[in-house]
Amino acid sequence: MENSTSTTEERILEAAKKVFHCKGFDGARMQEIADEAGVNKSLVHYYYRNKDNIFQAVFEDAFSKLITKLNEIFYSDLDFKSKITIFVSYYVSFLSENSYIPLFILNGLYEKPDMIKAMLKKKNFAPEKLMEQIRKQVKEELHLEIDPFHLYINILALSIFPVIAKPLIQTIFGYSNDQLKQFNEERKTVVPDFILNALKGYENEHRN
Amino acid sequence: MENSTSTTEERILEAAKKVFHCKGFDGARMQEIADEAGVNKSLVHYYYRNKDNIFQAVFEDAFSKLITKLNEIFYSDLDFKSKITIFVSYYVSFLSENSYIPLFILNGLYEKPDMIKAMLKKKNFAPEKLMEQIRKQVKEELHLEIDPFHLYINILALSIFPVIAKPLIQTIFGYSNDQLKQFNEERKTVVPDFILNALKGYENEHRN
DNA sequence: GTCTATATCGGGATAGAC
DNA sequence: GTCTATCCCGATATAGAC
Repeated sequence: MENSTSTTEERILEAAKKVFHCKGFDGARMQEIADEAGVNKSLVHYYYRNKDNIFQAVFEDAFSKLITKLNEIFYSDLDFKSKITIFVSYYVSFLSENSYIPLFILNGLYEKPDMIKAMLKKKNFAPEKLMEQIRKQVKEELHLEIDPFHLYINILALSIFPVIAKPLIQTIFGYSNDQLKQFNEERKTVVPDFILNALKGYENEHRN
Repeated sequence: MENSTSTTEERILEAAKKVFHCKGFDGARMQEIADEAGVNKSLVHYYYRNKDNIFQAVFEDAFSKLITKLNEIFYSDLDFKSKITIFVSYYVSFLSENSYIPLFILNGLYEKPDMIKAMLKKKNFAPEKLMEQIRKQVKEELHLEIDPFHLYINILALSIFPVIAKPLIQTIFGYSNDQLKQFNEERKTVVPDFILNALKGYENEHRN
């Protein structure tokens, strides 16, 4: 089964990602992970001992992929408008290609809250700094006193929700795969415009 | 077990809602549904024959609860701004009280796409009318040519996402239940303001 | 309609040979 | 490290008594 350069452990992890992302913890089968990796079921246990462990590895991978890029963009020294534009564009692209990840993460938080909390602590993820950073930058550049929490959640909502709701959108609007792709492309400009227009609105409000 | 006025079948359905909403299809156990309803496991099979059937009943209930109110508000003869305000306020309240429903529905669309599609067809849910209606109303009242699909998705995203992401918000921001409640209360004004400000922004754009 | 008992199967996990 | 065989529990579903 040495059909690629990757090690067996890596191939199992890749297989586990595929299966867990689509099926979630409860829906996933160790057998399916083994099949997907082209190995025996026992080997999965050999490398990861049990289902919880391999799930955790998959979750950690997905979560840090999202967070790393998010921090990278928001802590960069770009101006705020560029941050929004780049963030949305990057996230829509990344999530479209990995459309199972966001729902997988949200489900994980419900299914395995303790496991996840422990992981977050370990990763030392601190949003307070990020909030303060957003608040300050919006004040300095746009001369607005806004609540960074709500703005942050709004940005995430507009970028992430349409990807999560992919099957809903396809079913309800009757979109083909191509039409959905186009829809996502459009969002790369629609969403930043929407957010920046909203902020401009507050600006005008303040001037009245 | 005649401890309430409801019939056994109703009690089972209520129990099934609780369990399916929290655990999803794969995570739910027929035994747990029976326990929650205070009846024997076999009775659940007696009334619903199998797990798929009872899941479908639960899904249909959740979905039509959401859609009915949505249609009611958007097809009413309120002006558009009021629609937004009322919609967001109602949805944030409803979803906060039933915070498992949106994720449950989204998961259902991935887990049981065929079952769900058949149901949607049966319910005869037609969004084209709604889109045309939004487009027309925004044009007449706000004098804006906008894409109703994107606006519609934006409204849903801003209303629904924070509820889905509840455990994420609580874990990351370290919110207590009371703080989260307050956060949701705030969104009832923050979100309509955000949307209406964004539209105002387009308005200004057009005038330049 | 409601219960007990049981059939049947699938899935996580382990033992042990190679 | 990798495989086969197997254990054992838990979960859906059914049969049948009351």
